[in-house]
Amino acid sequence: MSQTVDRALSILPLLARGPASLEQVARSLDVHKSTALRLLRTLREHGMVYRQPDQRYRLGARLFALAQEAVENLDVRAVAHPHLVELGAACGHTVHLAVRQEDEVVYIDKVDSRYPVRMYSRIGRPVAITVAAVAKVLLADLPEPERRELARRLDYPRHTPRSTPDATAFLEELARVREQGWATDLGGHEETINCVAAPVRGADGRAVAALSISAPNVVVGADELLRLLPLVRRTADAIGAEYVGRSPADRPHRHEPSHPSPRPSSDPSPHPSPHEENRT
Amino acid sequence: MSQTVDRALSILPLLARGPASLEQVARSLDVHKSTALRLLRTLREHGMVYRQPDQRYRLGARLFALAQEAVENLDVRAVAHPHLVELGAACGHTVHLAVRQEDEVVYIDKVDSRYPVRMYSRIGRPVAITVAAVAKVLLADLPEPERRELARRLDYPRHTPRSTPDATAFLEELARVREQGWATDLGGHEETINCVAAPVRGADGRAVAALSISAPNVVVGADELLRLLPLVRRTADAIGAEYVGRSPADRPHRHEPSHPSPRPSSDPSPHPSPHEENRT
DNA sequence: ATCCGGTGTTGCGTGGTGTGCAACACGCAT
DNA sequence: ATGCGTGTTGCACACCACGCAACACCGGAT
Repeated sequence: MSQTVDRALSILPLLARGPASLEQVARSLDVHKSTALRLLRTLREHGMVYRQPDQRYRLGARLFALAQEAVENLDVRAVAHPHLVELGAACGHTVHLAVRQEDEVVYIDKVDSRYPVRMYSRIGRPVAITVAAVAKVLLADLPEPERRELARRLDYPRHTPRSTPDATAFLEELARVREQGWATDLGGHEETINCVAAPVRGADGRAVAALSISAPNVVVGADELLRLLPLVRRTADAIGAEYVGRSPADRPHRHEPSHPSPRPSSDPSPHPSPHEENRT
Repeated sequence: MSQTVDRALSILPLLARGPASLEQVARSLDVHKSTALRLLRTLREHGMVYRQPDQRYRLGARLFALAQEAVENLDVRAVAHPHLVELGAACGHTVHLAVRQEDEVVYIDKVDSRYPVRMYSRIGRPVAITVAAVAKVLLADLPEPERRELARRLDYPRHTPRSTPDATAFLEELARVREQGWATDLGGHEETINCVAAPVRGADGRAVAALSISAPNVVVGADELLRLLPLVRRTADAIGAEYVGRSPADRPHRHEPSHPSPRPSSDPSPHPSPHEENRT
């Protein structure tokens, strides 16, 4: 909608693949060098890109900082984290927490299995939306038309032979998931990895996040993993309960805890009624 | 430099602190609602922001993905990571890897101590540049004028009584660090935390990254931490060696190691570093 | 030393484009 | 109903981002 901003933002994915020189950028955007220069300069002023000693451009530090800060401020994540740790300690496998944003599902927290793994893993990365257990859980309780519409838009890459092949199969799977209240991914993304996921439900009963545990086939078989399902669901429910209980700081004008007034009759608090969520 | 982009980018830090409505954004930028709307729309098209069900805006998934990808593409990080893990396993403390970008120093990798710690920690966050050991190491071998210039620009917050108080003290400290080839932070950031850091040197002998270990005072005293210094330096050197070893196609015009040309006299390479140090 | 191709940088006039305005649409509370 | 506070749309103006051309700089080749 805004040409200038549009161009500027197009630079970022470009640089994500690796450093690029001014002219490479200009050619990629199909604009004049001077234009690219100006865009890069403003990006640089905001710390979004960084100029290497060899004059080529890279993504900048501020970008990390932003992502960092945002992830930390995701309120679900805050209340969920202790539960993830607990769950991880209990079962020993990798635990993930994911949310949906537009047409993507991203991991926003993770606890590694006890085996040594590189960190970062894929926090912030979009997950394989058509196969991941967390994605199924989150998409399953979209309103019907949206679900259908979304399923149509998606691609269905065949990560493995067991990947969801097409929209029809996906919608069927989502219906099943919606029905049963949990989801699995049995080798649909990585041949040897199984996952089981359950929804974290917000105040209105909708899934605000999804919780999953993943384990390689060789460690625990699919059936054995399913035996952990109750634990996963219980944890997810606990998170949900805590989340709706005290929705955090997001509500600017709310009665102070130190408020001495007894507030005799019209006490609004006991039932945090549905759809109370985000008020401003 | 570019007003539109400038405004658009200013929105991001705003949203990093938490969700905001259209009008809040407009007021913060001091622009008309419609303008803010257009900016937000283009940001949204690029996945940089995300519109919550309640119509407020948040930072979007693409931003996380970008930050993620960027961090993973930092070539130093790739070769360094195994070494970090090893070092972490050897000493049991928290290990950090940091690089400098413009006027900031950011952690790009981390291995937690064996105590349970929240992940993410501060990867991607700018460090306290005037006190952190890694920052000292990285800034210490900037060329003299730049160092002085940078020191002048910085703020000197008093995190603790032991924080670097001002530019003069900082420059002295940097000189000392440059001399000895390593740095410490003894309670300069958090009263109870000590760090020791060493530079990872690239092909030209300049520090391309900094490696550090941190531990709370109560676990190991400062003197005891210093006893680990040789290990840190050795690890940092090992990373540097491996890094320059296989230059990752990232260096377009620099002497190949397999260069057949004898280049008889004016060979620039033999002295990589101005300060030779006893390597172990 | 001189040229040359390639790259980054600067200043400038023009027109596209981003801007603020005003009017509208919607939800919510009074 | 009425008002208020939002988010949204269309439009005319002027500003600002655009491409151009000329310059500055570097390395390599002649």
